[in-house]
Amino acid sequence: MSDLLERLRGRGWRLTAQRRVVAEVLNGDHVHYTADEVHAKAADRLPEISRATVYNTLGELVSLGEIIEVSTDGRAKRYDPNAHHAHQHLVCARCGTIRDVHPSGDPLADLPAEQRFGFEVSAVEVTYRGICPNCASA
Amino acid sequence: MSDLLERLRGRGWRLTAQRRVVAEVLNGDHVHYTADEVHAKAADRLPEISRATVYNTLGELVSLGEIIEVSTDGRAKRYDPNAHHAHQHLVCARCGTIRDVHPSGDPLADLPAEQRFGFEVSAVEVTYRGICPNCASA
DNA sequence: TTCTTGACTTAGACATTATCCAATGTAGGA
DNA sequence: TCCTACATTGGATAATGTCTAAGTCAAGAA
Repeated sequence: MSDLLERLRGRGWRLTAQRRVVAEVLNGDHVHYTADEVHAKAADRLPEISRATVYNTLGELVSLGEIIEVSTDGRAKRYDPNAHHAHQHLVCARCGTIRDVHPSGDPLADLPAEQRFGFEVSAVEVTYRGICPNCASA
Repeated sequence: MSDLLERLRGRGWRLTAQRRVVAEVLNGDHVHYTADEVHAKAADRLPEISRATVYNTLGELVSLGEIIEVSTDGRAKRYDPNAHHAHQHLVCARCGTIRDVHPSGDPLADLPAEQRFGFEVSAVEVTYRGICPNCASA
């Protein structure tokens, strides 16, 4: 994660305690927190951090391509730090749990030119939906 | 669209003026309105219709599988009446325009069993993102 | 036709998520 | 160390969606 902080400093980021804490919270695989969860976890370490700062920092990290914004349920957006490895999401329709998955094939290649209607297509998101083992057995 | 109203009546739906108007607003191809847009258009014909009723009716239509809920931007959900033909979405990252598209291949088949982590996978959504011709030339 | 009843609708309060803004604080270069 | 542009704060505000209590009405029954 200090990698990330170094990269950010290289891009002219001013390194503040708040930004450091937000970046630390997002460290790890299979992390998909909402902005509010990030704020709560950040506040454990830095109690006076404000929600606005968390939103600002998340927005900047998204712009810089360091994290990905995921809205799987039409409720709060979630933030996925695993931005440097192409992957898709598998979401439990009941409890909202998200798993990163790696389908075979390239979905972008599945959209033929005549189905692009003149768009410059640059990205594709695939969201699989189902019931997770936990919820299925409950 | 009277097809739809007949189907709904067959399912025990009480047919009210409000529900009729909402169903009419959603008639057509490539329609992707937000709940608020549906409410505004419905209110053109039936000025006293309330937002709660629009939300209720949209929710029921989704449960019945007559329309699909799409959240492409983390803001308002949009409602797609084209529920009986499998299709995916192509979204302009700048202006938010949505087009229905039909990729080749079956994305569900691209998720191997060992990538399903015990989930019962029942659906997949694919969202292509890019810049539409309009925004590209602006 | 008229009656009855439970499903439907309404207005507005409330909840959740996100953004804006003016005042204040501070990281990092000079 | 000092400056200053950039960052942070908290509170107001916006956008979207949900809930509730009271009134209304569609459609079957008589």
